[in-house]
Amino acid sequence: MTTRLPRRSFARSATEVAPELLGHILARRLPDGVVLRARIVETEAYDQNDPASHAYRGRTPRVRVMFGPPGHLYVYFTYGMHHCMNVVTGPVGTASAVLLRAAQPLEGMERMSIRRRTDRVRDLCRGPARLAQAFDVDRSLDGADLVRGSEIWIERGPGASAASIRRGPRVGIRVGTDLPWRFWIDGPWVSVSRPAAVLSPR
DNA sequence: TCCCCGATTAACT
DNA sequence: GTTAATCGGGGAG
Repeated sequence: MTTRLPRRSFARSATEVAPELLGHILARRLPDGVVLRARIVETEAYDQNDPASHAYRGRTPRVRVMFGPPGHLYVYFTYGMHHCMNVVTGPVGTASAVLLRAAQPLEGMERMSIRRRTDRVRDLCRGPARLAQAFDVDRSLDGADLVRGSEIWIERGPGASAASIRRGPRVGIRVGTDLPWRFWIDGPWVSVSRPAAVLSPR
């Protein structure tokens, strides 16, 4: 029997939620009923007052969901061709979210392979846009409720021991690179190999 | 309205 | 290592 992460799991700050999502299971029910599952192995936190956050300049139609209640999906479109998905965190009125960057495929790999146009399991969910494509996530799922919805949700998995969690600078941004807000579990499933994890500051 | 560029990926050399 | 692909968001004018 599987249980979903409850609303309160997402109600804290993005920097708290991001490492806590590692080791849990992203699940998706496709329109025809097929269920996809993958173990989350890489996340990034995007906070209010974070120059790298899409919501840094305030409330716009695109980032509306980020200001809403926690436990919903924020999906954005970028580079003219890619979608990426985030979990909204924190209380209503604050804009923070956790970007899901990579996962280890567990179930429904055949369907992921069709979407991704590759049979290489390692490439199915390794990267935020690859993950979104494998899970058939686009802007139509923006705002989906991960706690009560039937299209996409997060199940409690084995989690990750504190000792197995690495952290370091976020990927693909030009500001806020000093913040070690990328979290991952070492292995073949993460999107980018980085020289070394930096230790938590302070 | 114009214009630059992006929380990326794949296919190159 | 480099770069094209491709288009919506949002700041500037």
